[in-house]
Amino acid sequence: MNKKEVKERTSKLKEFLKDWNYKYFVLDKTEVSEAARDKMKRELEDLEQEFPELVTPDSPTQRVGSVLSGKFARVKHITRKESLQDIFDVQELIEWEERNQRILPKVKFKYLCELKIDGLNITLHYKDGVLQRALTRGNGVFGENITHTIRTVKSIPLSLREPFTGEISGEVFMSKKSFEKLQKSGGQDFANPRNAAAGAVRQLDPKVAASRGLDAFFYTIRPAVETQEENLKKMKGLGMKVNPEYLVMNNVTEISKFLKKWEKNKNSLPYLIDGVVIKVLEVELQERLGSTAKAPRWAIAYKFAAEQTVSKVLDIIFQVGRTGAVTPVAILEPVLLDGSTVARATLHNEDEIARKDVRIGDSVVVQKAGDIIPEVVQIIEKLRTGKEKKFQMPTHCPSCSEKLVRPEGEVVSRCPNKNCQARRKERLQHFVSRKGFDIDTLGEKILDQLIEQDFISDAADIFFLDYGQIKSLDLFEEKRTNNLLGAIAKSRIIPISRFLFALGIRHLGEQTARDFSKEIQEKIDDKHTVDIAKEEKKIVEQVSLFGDIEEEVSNLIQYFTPDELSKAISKLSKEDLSHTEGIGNKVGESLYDWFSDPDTLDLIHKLTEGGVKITKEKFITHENPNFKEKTFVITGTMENYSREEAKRYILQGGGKVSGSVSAKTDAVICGSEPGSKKSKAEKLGVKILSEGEFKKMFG
DNA sequence: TAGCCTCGAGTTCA
DNA sequence: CTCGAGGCTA
Repeated sequence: MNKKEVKERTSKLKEFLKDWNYKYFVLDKTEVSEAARDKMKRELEDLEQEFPELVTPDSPTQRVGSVLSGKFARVKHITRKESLQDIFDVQELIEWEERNQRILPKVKFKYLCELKIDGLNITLHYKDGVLQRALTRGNGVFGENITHTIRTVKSIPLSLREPFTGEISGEVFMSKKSFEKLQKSGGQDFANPRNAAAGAVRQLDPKVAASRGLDAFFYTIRPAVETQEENLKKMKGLGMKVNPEYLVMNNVTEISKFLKKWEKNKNSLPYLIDGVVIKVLEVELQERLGSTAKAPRWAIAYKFAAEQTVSKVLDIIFQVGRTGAVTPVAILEPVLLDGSTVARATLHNEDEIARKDVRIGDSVVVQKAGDIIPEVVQIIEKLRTGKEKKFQMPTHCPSCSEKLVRPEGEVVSRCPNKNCQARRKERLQHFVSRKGFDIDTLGEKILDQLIEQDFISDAADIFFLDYGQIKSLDLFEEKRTNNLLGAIAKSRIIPISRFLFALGIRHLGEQTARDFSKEIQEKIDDKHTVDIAKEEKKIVEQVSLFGDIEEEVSNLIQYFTPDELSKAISKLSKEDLSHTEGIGNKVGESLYDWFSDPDTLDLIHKLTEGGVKITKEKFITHENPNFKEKTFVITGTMENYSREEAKRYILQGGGKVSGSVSAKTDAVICGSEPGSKKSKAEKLGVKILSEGEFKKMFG
């Protein structure tokens, strides 16, 4: 950046931060998360440090705490309420500890770690054990008098167990439960419990606050006693609520373990936390360390990796999917987000981009939907420079240049060219994927090479690959070649539903493929037999030069060929096809078209030649009355089963597994760290099963 | 035909 | 996880 750009950027950042502060503190609204704001603030601080001449007195970096809304009486704090310095990683923690050691070299420090509750900082004044008033932090010197609403918080004693006189500070918050209840009851829409709590506390009418189920934890008492631990115990003795998860630490290693533990487990708490506060344990040492102009030296706030952050759109590219769907994807300036580096995010489709008005060069708020998938939440208009480029949806396929079509009423543009390179590759990937032919060790990179070398051009070619061809690939030696050949050989015997799914027929997904398989397999004679034991022996012989061959046990299975399957399907009319459960006009037509296309019939024939053997499936193998004809939804992580395993057990027992919760769902099986599905189930009154309860259902 | 419910398809990173 | 669209039912 040149000087002019830096100047422009700092002024944009200032403007953004001021606007953010106003919305947050005055309007109780957060459009952009606090963590994202922090990132912007840091950037501004860094720029200001580098170019001190750009610091203006009204810069948001020059202000401590927040503005006052003016709705309530301003009251001066007895002691100044400083805000803590934020840190974001262990490195900064180490630096902090080193600084403490530098200032007081002879001291052996001990620390106390507390959870940083995501709520609203308040200070209470007690006189002879009686609550006099409650103040917000305000700007640190003056706070707002909110005694009338704070008195309604049940866990805040109006009179203490001892005649204490002094100040007690802590955090007012709304538990996750109360927040859910509030949302369910409708009314005003709050983005998160923090905002809802802030809104409640700053009501003029105390009844509203009383109805919101607020709670509070306290962590500071003045006058203080000898250590922070004693302070907490003293407050407890007075009848104040103190968060029980605090621990005394001897060194940075211990502290960082504590941080990691809570970063991982924060969701298991019934209230929100956004970090951990680390304090020097002994009050005497706290005083000796003192404060800088901005914050105390003896305490810092470690903030968890943001779930929302700010990044920049470097480019918008277009991907072509298996069905020809063209999807815009934002290429982002890599940012650390919730534990991983994010560099791209889907923009779904044209309409979506238009709605959010995302342009190349824009600063955007990014978050993870469902803990994994990055998503652009919104753009930050305040940071626009005017140089951003509007994106253009391509009119032609980025891979094969065919003209794209977007049927009326639909949102996606598609490349109609069946032979499009990009589509071909996606189709192959789908074919070999786990839910399809499940060919082990055959991933994207190898497929790329096979296509590149012209060894394969369609799925059936995979079954004609020979040792020499595979061995000639990059990085392939004997071992890898044998593994891949073995995986291909094994995959030749495949259950009907996975075979149909692998073909990639439009609208025929996993579930519908199963439904259809149930019907169609009745109409086919599985007259051929193959001895699996012998087949396996052949694979071993083919693959391994030394493989010891086990004693022969014959294991006959029956099968039919792709040709026979396609013949059976071709006999049916569109109407016949549409009669199957779960298959209507659209899917019926799609199936009909697929099986009357000469090109695909060629493929089917090639698969037969390639030795593909289809087996019938028994869909319910272990009938279980607990599962039969019931619909389940699985969420979270279980200790003893993967989601796929659990699903298989339910299907085999005669049940169904669906992806979303509705009133028709019989039960939601809930592992640790469940997603939004659990709350939805609670809302709808659907039964929730723990892993243990699920296990019991097997009998 | 409307309104649910369910399914398919696309997406990211370690 | 989300979105959109297909299927089913009242």
